[in-house]
Formats: sequence, structure tokens, C-alpha cells
Amino acid sequence: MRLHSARFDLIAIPTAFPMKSHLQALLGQALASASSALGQPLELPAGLQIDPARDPRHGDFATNLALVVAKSLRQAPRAVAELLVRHLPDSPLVTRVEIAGPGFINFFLAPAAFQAVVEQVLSAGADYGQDRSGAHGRILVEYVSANPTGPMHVGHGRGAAYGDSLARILAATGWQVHREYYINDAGRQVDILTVSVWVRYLQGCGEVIAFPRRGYPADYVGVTSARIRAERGQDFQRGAADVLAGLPVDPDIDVDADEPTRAQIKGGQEAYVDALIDRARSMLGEGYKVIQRAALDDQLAAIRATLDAFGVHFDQWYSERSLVDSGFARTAIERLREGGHVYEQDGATWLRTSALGDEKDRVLFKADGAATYFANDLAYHIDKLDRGYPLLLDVWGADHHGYIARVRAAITALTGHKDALRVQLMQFVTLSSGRMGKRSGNFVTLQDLISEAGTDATRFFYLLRSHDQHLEFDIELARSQSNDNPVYYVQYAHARICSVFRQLAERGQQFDPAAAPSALHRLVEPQERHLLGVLQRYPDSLQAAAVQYAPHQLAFYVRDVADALHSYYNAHKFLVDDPDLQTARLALIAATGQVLRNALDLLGVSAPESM
RNA sequence: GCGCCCGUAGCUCAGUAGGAUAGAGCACCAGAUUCCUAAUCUGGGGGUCGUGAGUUCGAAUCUCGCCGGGCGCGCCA
Repeated sequence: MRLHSARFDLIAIPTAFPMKSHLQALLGQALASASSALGQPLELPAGLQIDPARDPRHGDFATNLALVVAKSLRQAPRAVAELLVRHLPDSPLVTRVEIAGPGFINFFLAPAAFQAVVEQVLSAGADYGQDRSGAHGRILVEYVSANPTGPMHVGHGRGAAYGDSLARILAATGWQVHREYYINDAGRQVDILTVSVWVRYLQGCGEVIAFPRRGYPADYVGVTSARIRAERGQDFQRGAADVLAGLPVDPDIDVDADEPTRAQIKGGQEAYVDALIDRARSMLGEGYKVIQRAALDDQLAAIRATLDAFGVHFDQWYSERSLVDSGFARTAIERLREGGHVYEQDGATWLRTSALGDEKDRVLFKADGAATYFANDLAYHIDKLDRGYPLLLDVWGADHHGYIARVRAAITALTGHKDALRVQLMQFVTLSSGRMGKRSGNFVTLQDLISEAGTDATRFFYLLRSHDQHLEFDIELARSQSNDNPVYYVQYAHARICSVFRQLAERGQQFDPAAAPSALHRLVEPQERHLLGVLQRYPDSLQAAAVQYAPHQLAFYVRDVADALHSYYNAHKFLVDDPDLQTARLALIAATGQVLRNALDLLGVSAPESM
């Protein structure tokens, strides 16, 4: 099967923007007509742009068609523009055409061209601007995948908001989306968590044993250990002397030491915790798994609860442990070996990623036989492909960027398509009240943030920045219930619209959508014209957000909608004596409310009926 | 040192598959409510798009150098 670039596919499909399609059809005819006049075949070029004009003096829509084809015709752009305009068919929706600047063709449209959007929105409702056909095919989006060794921090929150919104956007633009969370429940970090819980448990049993310096000292470790003690009593108690017998020392860090010395101390701490893990395994047997299961269950429950509160849901939680236990982690790698990409050296098993764009080859199985994180993750990605997803979209933190090349190399080796894996990196999040740090103890968790600022404000804040831009999260602003908070600006627009309809009902009147079409010609005010244009732009904004994997485009769009609504609201009354005019205006704001709901839903932000 | 990301108004940021005179919010200044929610609106000042070259009809956007910041360069995860 040939894999297309998703970006290319989305550009190639006809726009959902009716006015744009209309103009494109007109230009296509003009081009065909001009082409036969010239005796030279011409087609609509790839670089064709038909966009709403930024400056009202440039009309309503502008195209660069003449500029683009001028090169192949080897003629002056303005001359080509004049030729095209001469061959442009008449349209009742186009009142005037101008050639401007270096050769832009500007279209001035009849009011009807804008008014029609109201009917489209009202009849399509929640489907306006959307394509739920799934025609683009299947895509697997993996995001968050935070290690289950502690609470999620604000950086994970960004990935959660981004990944979830992107998944919603892709599903609304013709993709069959599957959302997955990869649980790293098989690695060394989980073992460190396990012995951390065990040591706390032993302390709780009265044993005198120091907490490992590389362990997780957080409160949640104590919570799990207390739960185990409550449920299992002293089942896992072992004498401290026996536990520590023969273990290396756990060296204390010396802040004044030079860098090599500190590295040595850190190495000693790592060696100690590893030895403690081995000791725990041998002394506890099956009990080790019980403690580990308890620790993982508690962490995953907390993570799920937080994500649930954040409105982030997954179709599947995929366990790394399950890959290992089923043996797939090893058999999947065998396929790479059959392809000749695997070799043995220095006792380890390597993948020849350097042949496929990586800087160097990578270890799959260490000299001690243990699988690397990379090997298991690779098996996971192979399983994704096996399950029938030709396109894999991974959302990772920016610190993983050096990891992309090796995973992509492996995917390329298996599929022959280096484009089968797409990785979107989340740049780092800093807090206005200081940096986050996982072991610092005073980091702000995602749960804290949601509790403080609420899901709507938190998600909107995250999505108001491009994901490849560093984000400075202003907690005070996010939690402030004031007009400074950008999410309220948008939500207030929706609430205002709802309020108008409540007022209407209080007056004993009703809005009749069926009467709207014949009344829309009354929408002639500048604010109405502007708002109509914004609503008409929604399908393209959604497309742009999908194609560029950029939910923030939609966040900016809803702000534009709110902006246009507020200006309109302040300039004109909607509940007026003239029934036709009132119907027209109510239809317009009803459509505005619908578009706000549609877009906010894709951002995961609520659209309140009152505030 | 090498690789990736970034540098746009006082602050936080859009705009980057090349398009016309580079935008928004906040902050600052001046105004608007007998009327559907003022969490709103209207107007104003504010810029060598880090910098120097190049590519072409046209560059914030593409290429190269330089300056500045972030991240990554493990048989860690």
C-alpha cells in the first residue's frame, strides 16, 4: 500500500468552504477559457490561494492565481490577471472584480454570498464544518503516556490538552482516530517505585531502615504502603538487618563536590537502589509483584482520575508489561532481525538504525539480556502497525526529540515508509510562579492546576499557545475569575447569545428558523457582515488546525468569533420591533452560538448558557 | 563540539507549504451603559520581525553565516 502524506491529502480534497469552492470553479473556467484562447494548456496550480482578504479595500476574497501561472506563461502577472478576468464567467454572487498590486485578483461579493452561511450552519448544526466520514483512514494517536510513578505535572497537562484536542480535530476532519496511552509499567522506574513503597511499608512496620536516596520520597508512596499494611498486615515485613545485609552503601550527596565526584556519588546511589530491588525480589518472591501491582494501581487510578476531570479520554491504555509478559516484546524484534537490521556486538543486541537516518546504532538487549526501553517501545509501535494503523502520531515531550530518529528508523525498516510515524513534540512548560521539577517536592501537579483554575481555563490556556513554543503558564491569570482571563471572553459570548434567547422567551416570543432564509437579506450592517465572514471561515480554520496538527489555530479562531459577536452585540439590538429584522439577527447569533459550541467542543472547553 | 526547536510591540504570543501597508490580548491613554449580562465595546500611541548576506516579481516565512535562549546527544526511561 502506498502511504500518502496526510498533509497532501487534506490539501487535495475540495474545501468545505462553499464560497471558496464557488470562486475556484469560476477561476477554473476562466483558466480553461484563457487557455484555449492562448492555445496553451493550463490547470489550476498547486500553489493556488483563494483567501478572505485581510484589508476590506482588497474586496472580500483575493487570489494569487495570476501570480502563480505567470511564471509558466512567461508573462507579466498583471497581464495574466487581466486575461483571466476577461474570461471570468459572471456570477450573481460576485459584484465586482479588481486587479491590484502585483497581480492579485480581488473579488467583491454580493451580501447574499455571506448571508448563506447562516442557513448552512443552522441546518448542519453540530456537523457544520465537520467531516465525520473517516475517509482519510485510520490514525493512532498516542499522547500523555506519563510514567505511572507519580502524579502528572503541568508538562503532561499540556500534552494531554494538545493530544486530546488534536484527536477530536482529526476525528472531525475525516480521520478514524484511535487514542492510546502507553503505560510504562515494566521498567526500572517502576521497580524503584516498588522498593520505595516497600521501604515505607517496612518503616511503618517498625523496621529501622533508611529511605533510598534515589527512591520516590513523595506522600503517595506512603499512602500505598499504608494501604498494603491495612490489607495485608505484616505479610511483607522482613528484618531490616536481613534486607540490608551485604548491600552497598547509599552515599550521601555532597553539594560542594566537583562534577566528577557528584556523578560518582549519584552512580553509587543508583547502584544501591538497584541492589535493593534485587534484594526485594529475592526476599519477597510473589510478594514483590503484589506490592508493585498496588503501587501501579494507585498511580494509574490517580492519573485516570485527573485526566477524567480534565476531559481527556483514551480508547485504550496499553501496558508495556503486557508486551513483555506475552513475549511479543521479543518476537516483534525478531522481525527486524529477519530483515537483517539486527546484530550482536560486545554481548549486546543492536539495531542498525544508523543506516536509516539515526546518528548511531542503538541497543535493543543489553549485555545482561534485559530489554531496553527502546526495544519494548519498538514492539509497541510494531503492534500498532499490526493492528492496522498505517499512520502513527505520537505526542512526546521536547526532551524526547533525540529519540525520534531511532524509532523512525525502525518503523522505516519495517514499513518502507519513513512517514508512517509522525511525532509532535511539546515544548516545555514553565510556571509563572517558578519552574517545575519532579523531585523538588513542591511541583505543581496537573491535578492542582485543574483544581485551582478549572478544566476550561486550563485547557484554553494550554491551547492558546503553539505546541512547539515554550509556554509560560500564568497560574494567577488562569485561576482569576476576571475579564483578564481569555477563556471567559469566549464563553461569555456564548452565554450572551443564550441570554438573548431567554429574553425572547420571556417576551413570549419564539425564534422560527424556517422564517430565517427569507429574512437574511436584512443582515447588512458592517458588524453583521464581519460576523458572517468569520462564521464562513470556520471550516477552513478547522482544516488548518488538522493539517498543521495545530489546535491553537482553533483557539484563536473562537476568540475571533467572540470578538465579532461582542462588537455586534454592543452596536446593535437583536430584539427589535421589526419581525423580519429580528428573525434575521436571531438566526445570525443562533448560528454564531452553534459555531462556538462546535469549536469549543473540539478544544474540550464548555460552552456555558449563562455565567 | 554535533543535532533539533526557538528569537515578532513594554509583557505574553499569533502570523512561517513565499503574497499586498506584520496582527491580537495584557499594560498605558481617552471615551461608551435610561436599551438583549460592562466577564462587553469604541478610539489612540507603541515594531530596523535577533543580525548580516543570498534566492525572486515579492521574504517574518526559503538558503547560508553570526549573536542569544531551550532541549537532546546512555547497554536510562
